[in-house]
Amino acid sequence: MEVSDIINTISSNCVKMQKKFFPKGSIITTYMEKRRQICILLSGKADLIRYDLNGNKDIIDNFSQNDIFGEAFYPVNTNNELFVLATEECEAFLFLYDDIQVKCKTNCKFHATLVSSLLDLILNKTIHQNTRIEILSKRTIREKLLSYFSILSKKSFSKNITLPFSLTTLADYLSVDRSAMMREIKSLIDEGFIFKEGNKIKLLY
Amino acid sequence: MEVSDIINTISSNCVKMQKKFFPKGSIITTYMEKRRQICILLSGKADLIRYDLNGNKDIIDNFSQNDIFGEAFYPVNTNNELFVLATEECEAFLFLYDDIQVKCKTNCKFHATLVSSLLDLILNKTIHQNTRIEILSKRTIREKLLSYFSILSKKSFSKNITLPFSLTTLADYLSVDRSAMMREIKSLIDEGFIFKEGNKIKLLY
DNA sequence: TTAAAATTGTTGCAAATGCAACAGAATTCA
DNA sequence: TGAATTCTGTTGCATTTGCAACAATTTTAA
Repeated sequence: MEVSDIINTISSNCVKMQKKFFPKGSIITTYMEKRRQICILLSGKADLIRYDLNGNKDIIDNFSQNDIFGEAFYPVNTNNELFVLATEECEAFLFLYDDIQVKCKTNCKFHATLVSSLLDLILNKTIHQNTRIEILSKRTIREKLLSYFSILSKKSFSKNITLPFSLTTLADYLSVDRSAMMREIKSLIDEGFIFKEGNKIKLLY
Repeated sequence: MEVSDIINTISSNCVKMQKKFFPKGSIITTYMEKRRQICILLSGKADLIRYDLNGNKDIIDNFSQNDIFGEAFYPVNTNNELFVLATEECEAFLFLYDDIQVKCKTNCKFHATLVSSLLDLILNKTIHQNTRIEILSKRTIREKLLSYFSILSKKSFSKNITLPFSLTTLADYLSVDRSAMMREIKSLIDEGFIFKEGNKIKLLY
């Protein structure tokens, strides 16, 4: 059973859930207003954004299908102006964590299935987070790039990989300066470690 | 109900679980051997360790009470020599993710409670991971230190914080060179941002 | 209690990185 | 289609960082 089916079924019974559409450019949720909320993205893409003190836009995370997010996943006392912006048209489920933790009186099968599905989704989330942490833990841009490429390569069982996002976004993901990253990519090419054409990269090692 | 109670109760019924003691220095689990495993640390402390190609010991993560870990949380195809070492005497629950995902035939209440508890524990885990990612995303050592201090400060509702681990371990956690971090701490002191005495730090801003 | 091990603190130096600034290519959107 | 916006690619320069190496202090374990 798909996540969306489960949630469609349970919605009316015991947990307050909303399935909503969000046009491109609209705000799906804000972490300071919606406490303890969980969102599941059913389709589309979205970014988790913060504006820092200087008004710079920081993209902290980005979400696609079946990703799960919300204030419930953030450290208590989120007093940051965090919000999730739909970068494409999105469809999402929104509900409160506390609502699903409460034991339902009718002991409905779907409630249990929902919790179990959530466990599955969150497990996926922590796997992605572990990957991200592993990459960010690398000390140099070169190491970050190579471990990122290596992960993409393992996922696709191939030395030929396609970057899933722009180089600008990649620099954000690796949390390094874009121009410094470009310089490092150039070095990797010059030294014969990789071959690059557009957003396609071939690992030569 | 405590996690340990739940698991004690469920153990005999429908999910194969082991509660084990581990003396200091022993290995709790290895990710390459025990696939799809989940461990819950009931007491003690442990480190997630990898030996890199040069034989250097990398501490990737560290766990304490109620932390949850195991190969199930790692990217598929973990071909890394990852293992969890008890740095103190530990008590832990070990089981397979697949076992708890299977619907139990007796539809036992405890099975449902277990899944719900796991959800809770994992939620906590992702919150910690988000914190870590946020810190690692900072570009400079200074920013990493300050955001780490700020998080500790918020947690304890005080400008006076106590580092929960050694400076050497802190450098690992922030993923920076220890000597460079010491230098930066010294600058922060000299510039009047912080006051430091042993592992106690007072934020002066 | 003493030796061994780990942690803290410090420094010079080379290398890596971020920053700023710019031009050209590609993409988006009205 | 044409203008505006975003993305890619590049470079010089100042700053930050990692690395190596060492001494002093503290902690651990025999």
